[in-house]
Amino acid sequence: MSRKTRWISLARLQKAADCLKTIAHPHRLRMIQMLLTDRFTVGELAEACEIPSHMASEHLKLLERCGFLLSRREGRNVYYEVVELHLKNIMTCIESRF
Amino acid sequence: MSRKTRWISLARLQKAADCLKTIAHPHRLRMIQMLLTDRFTVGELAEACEIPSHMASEHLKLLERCGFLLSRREGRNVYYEVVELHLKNIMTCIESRF
DNA sequence: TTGTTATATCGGAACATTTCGATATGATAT
DNA sequence: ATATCATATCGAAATGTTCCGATATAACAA
Repeated sequence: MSRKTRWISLARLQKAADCLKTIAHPHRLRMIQMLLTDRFTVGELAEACEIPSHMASEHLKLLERCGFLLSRREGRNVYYEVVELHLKNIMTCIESRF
Repeated sequence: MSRKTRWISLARLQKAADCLKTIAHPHRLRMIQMLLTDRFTVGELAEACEIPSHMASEHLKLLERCGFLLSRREGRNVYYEVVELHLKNIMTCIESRF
């Protein structure tokens, strides 16, 4: 049995850390959990988190910039949905521990 | 097909977010990756991360307080090892994306 | 056009994290 | 006892994040 572990480069670890930091917020975790079941508008997510919708918008934009979510405008509303499939795995880890 | 998703309580999401934030640091990710293959001393981990050992010690203590690691003194050295099994899954997610 | 609703962005105060030198502790050797 | 090595803790400066009010934009209705 040979030890073949390759350390990830520091640059990649930095990027991974940035993405994890973006997930690591209670309201953003709630939004991710909801979005893993369906798509929702900014207003719906804001109401579920009991925060003003302009703040929900900020959280969602952060998640979108990391490549986790995608936004789609329909009339006056903007729907967000999950595009990063690994989110499901990570959320499963969190749900099983908490 | 019924929708049965139960939202995690805000308190638990807060705790989960705190733990994720603790993981979300490039040097701490490197240490976790190493510790998933073997146990190491503070000095060994510090050298691998190219940081002073008193800073490695701080990072390791943060991970220990979250329940991810355990420390064991042997003579002058302190060995750290992984005790939270979910770390493996999370690290696998990260490795597969980066 | 004006008004209303929904979402997004800006700017700064409040708060939290990271880093680093200095210092402290713990174990061993002389 | 002192000296040395390994690890841990303290305190403060630098840096980063979160929150919130004010303002801006985008879509639609009257």
